[in-house]
Amino acid sequence: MARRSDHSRDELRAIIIAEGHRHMQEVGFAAFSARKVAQRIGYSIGTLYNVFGSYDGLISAINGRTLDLWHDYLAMRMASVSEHRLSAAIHAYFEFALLNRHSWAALYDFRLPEDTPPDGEYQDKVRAIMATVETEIAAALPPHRQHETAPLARSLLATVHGHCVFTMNGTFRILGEADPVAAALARVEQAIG
Amino acid sequence: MARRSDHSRDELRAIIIAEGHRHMQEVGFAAFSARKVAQRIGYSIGTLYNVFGSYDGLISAINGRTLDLWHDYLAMRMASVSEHRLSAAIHAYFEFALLNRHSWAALYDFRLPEDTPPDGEYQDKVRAIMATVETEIAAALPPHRQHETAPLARSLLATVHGHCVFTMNGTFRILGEADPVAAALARVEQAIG
DNA sequence: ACCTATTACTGAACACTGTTCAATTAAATA
DNA sequence: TATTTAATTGAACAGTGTTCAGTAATAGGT
Repeated sequence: MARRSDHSRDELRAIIIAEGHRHMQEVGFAAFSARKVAQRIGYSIGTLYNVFGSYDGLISAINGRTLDLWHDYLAMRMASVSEHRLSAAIHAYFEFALLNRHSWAALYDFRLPEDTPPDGEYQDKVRAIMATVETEIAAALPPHRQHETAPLARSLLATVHGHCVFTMNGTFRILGEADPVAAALARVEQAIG
Repeated sequence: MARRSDHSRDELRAIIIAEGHRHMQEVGFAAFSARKVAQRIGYSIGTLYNVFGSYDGLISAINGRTLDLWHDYLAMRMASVSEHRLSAAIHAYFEFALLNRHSWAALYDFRLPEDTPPDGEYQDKVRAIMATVETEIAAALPPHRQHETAPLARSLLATVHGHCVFTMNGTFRILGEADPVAAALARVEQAIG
């Protein structure tokens, strides 16, 4: 039995999220199990409920971790690029999804009850990724079009995301699309002008 | 107990798909239950497995039905429009998702095992929707760009889909996007020129 | 009309799931 | 040291997908 003082509340929270994230990445959302996560860290199932309140709370925390990692990955990739930054950003977007298939998919497989919006922390993480994209769009846009930045960045993120989704879920395989990244880049460059 | 001769094999298949589709639309993928479908049609759970072999087989059939309905909806909507056909097509795409939230979402929430591609019939249904879109893109493209039709139609379908996904899963709400359909239309018109 | 072979159908059994909560154990306080 | 407080447990519950021996109903042959 895990002792009360083995870990502080925050440590325990971090341990569960870390191991839960690993478990998600290994087995995917459909086969994910809170009990298995408890086993992996040597605590009982009840403890997970003490810390996260519910299954949804646990998954939200794990997905939040994925958003953090995604944001970090994008920032890291962009830090080492000077030319063709839009192309690099799109590649990084796809790369993260491919390198983290299951935890990336869990972001979209999981949905809170209809009337429950994600908590503020989660929303901030989504906006952090958006901000990274906005920076690139602003840098690519000529001065007289800077005012378009926010809406255009949202739309282009959705555009790239659509191509990424069709790549990951097999739709593009069915349709015979061989180079989805190039297609996404073409749409983005067309919009930037 | 349902009698052996109540329905032919094909009738039974159709009944299960119809009621399963209704159940999916009512409760969504996460709460979907094969047992409940069996109850709703007055057959036992075992019979569903006789007909569809597995849970995955049942869901695939239900999702196939959704693709058919989606295709029919697009065709129906496009049949009554002469001007602004691209705008109408995008609106129809979003409308179907909004009017059929749960069964539409199930199309993407459900995934076959990694190594199992969808059966040919399912793939044909996806291609049928693609063909509808291709027709519109071809009609909108000037003669000297007709050769781009197939890849461009794929990319624009992904573009519209991305905007639709962000609308349905709340991402656009977090990001403050008020008119996703207009954004998608802007991207499409930009690509058509 | 009866018997038999075939097949549609059932539902209990199994191993799992998320969730709850009384009981237990360890730490903190008096 | 005795008592209060809080963290941790895991059995219990209602549900899931899946299997398959058993049963009931039909079709075919005599």
